[in-house]
Amino acid sequence: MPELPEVETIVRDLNKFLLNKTFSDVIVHDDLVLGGPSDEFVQRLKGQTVKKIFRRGKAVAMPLASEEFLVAQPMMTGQLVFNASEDKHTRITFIFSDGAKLLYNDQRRFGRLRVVKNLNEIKYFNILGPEPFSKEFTSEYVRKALKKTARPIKNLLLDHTFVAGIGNIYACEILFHAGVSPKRPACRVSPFKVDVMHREIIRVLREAITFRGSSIRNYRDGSGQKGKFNQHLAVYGRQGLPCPRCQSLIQRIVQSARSTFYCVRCQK
DNA sequence: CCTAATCCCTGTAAGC
DNA sequence: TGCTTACAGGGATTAG
Repeated sequence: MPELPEVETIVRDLNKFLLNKTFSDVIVHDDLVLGGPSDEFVQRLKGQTVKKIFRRGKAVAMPLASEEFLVAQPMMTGQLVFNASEDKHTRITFIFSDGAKLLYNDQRRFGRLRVVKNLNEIKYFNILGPEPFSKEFTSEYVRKALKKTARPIKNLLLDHTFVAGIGNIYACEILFHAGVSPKRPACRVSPFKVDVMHREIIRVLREAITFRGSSIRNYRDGSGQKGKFNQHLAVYGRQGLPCPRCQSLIQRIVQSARSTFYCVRCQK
């Protein structure tokens, strides 16, 4: 469930906790989240120092002194928590030379951790579209991308080759604040609404980051705390409740096997 | 090529 | 009460 704002929050937390710490041991409780041999994973980390932590899309990358990268994709239920107690969902325990610990918890085990020489060894990094906060992500880029397809605009927002980091929660929220129906074919979004959407993508994600993300179910930040953006969600998870703008009831529909929440009256 | 559907997983909640 | 079923939805893969 972590989307861009949640992963960004985790990354900012870890930059406070992990910088220049050295892995002294790595305990693999469940090698499914590695997708490869655990011996090699552990050996490539032991003795390595964390130089930095950054985010790309919904992935966390940690450059190491060896010039390799530890990459984590938390996917649905992955958590990277610092100095917490292990539980039955702890899949990896990272122990640092100063005694600090980092846990990778993942209830559903969809997440993946890898050590790579280059980020382009991971397919996700190669196909990912621009970051919403980057200078490449312009209104013109959005206009050209939308013009190319008749797919529902909601599906395009979820397409990480179009823009990195947006998931189901923020796709719904962005469309509400832009006043655009999730069902509208992308090529039929007016030039005016393209500008509004471009602006709202950036604004909604930034606002969610200031509230440290949304905790619908499993999301926790780097300290194991919940996000506080939930109470600011206008439509996500609110079917049958009144629209904050017009009071008519929020609808839930299914698009590409995912729930979409929207206000039929405010979103055209 | 493009897009939608399916799969991978587990825990919670709703329904009978 | 206890069992079954639906649902959560990121991203790779498969199907159409």
